[in-house]
Amino acid sequence: MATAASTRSETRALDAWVALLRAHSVSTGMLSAELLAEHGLTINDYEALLHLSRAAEGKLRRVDLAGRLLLTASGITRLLDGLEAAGLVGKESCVSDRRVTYAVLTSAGRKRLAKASRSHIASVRALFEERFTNDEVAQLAELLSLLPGVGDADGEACKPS
Amino acid sequence: MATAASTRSETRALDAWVALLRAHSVSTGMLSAELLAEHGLTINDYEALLHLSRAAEGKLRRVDLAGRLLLTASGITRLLDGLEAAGLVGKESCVSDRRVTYAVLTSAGRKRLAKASRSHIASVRALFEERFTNDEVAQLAELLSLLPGVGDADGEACKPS
DNA sequence: TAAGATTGAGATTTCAATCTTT
DNA sequence: AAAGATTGAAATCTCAATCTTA
Repeated sequence: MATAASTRSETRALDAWVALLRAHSVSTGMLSAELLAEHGLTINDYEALLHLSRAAEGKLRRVDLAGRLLLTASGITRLLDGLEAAGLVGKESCVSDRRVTYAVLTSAGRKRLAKASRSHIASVRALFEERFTNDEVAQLAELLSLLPGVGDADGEACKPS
Repeated sequence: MATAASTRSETRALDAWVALLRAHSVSTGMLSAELLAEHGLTINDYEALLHLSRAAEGKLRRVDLAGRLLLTASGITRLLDGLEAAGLVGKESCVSDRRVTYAVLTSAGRKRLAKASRSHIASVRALFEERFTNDEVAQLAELLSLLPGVGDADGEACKPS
């Protein structure tokens, strides 16, 4: 039979795991419902626009965007299909390597992101600040970031012709 | 313009949110790939079997199981369809209220859960214990549990005829 | 009317296969 | 070969509609 100590430490890890699953499910449920109802964007739509808006010239290689959103190559194609159809993102090809395609934020995309950000950022802050002190939020972020993340190694930028 | 203080506290909440999204995505990716490859179960399959195994007589009303797994009524129907086809779960109806159906763990289901648990629990522990001290795991679990959870109010048990 | 369960249709995402370019 | 991008097929889940029972 397991000792009391090993049983306790086993349940601790399991408790953390279950808490992570539940917290993610309920939080994304709330935030994505709002984002979708008020701005017609999924969380991944929003995150894609956000990453593009922070990149130089508002553009990113599709494969690098996939890495940042934790999507596969085909996942990013399908996500961008929707954003392109909505006129929020455009396509651009690379002269120095014709395999790569860029996703480029359009001005409509930048406007939509700005508008959605006002309410979305407020909701994220509310979600955390209603329940945690500033120190606790920082602590939670730091602990979570120790879990397996993903390296953000972007490929080389496209050389001008 | 925002003050430095409000900007800092804004990014803290956002950092925590992004860390939660990434940690969940990568952790579930790893653990579900293993569970699926070695035991043919998704995370929700596993959690369903686990909840049933802990319930009295190994059975639970379908609607209560849905609540625990954070699935909709139709989601639980589809999940159980698969587990029933695999012979891991059976159906049982309630004599005192013929609207309700129970999901019942079969002995094959109990065996499969036991087998999967050996490696799955070890993986969950490894995931957390390789990166955190015992205190940190406990702290993470406690912080996460402050985020919006969900009440576990099960309905009444079925009266015998 | 409302609760529990199911079904059809649609959204999002992955995997495997394929095409082009390096 | 290997990398980037796309497509067809399949898995998982939600919403809206429906059926039965309370």
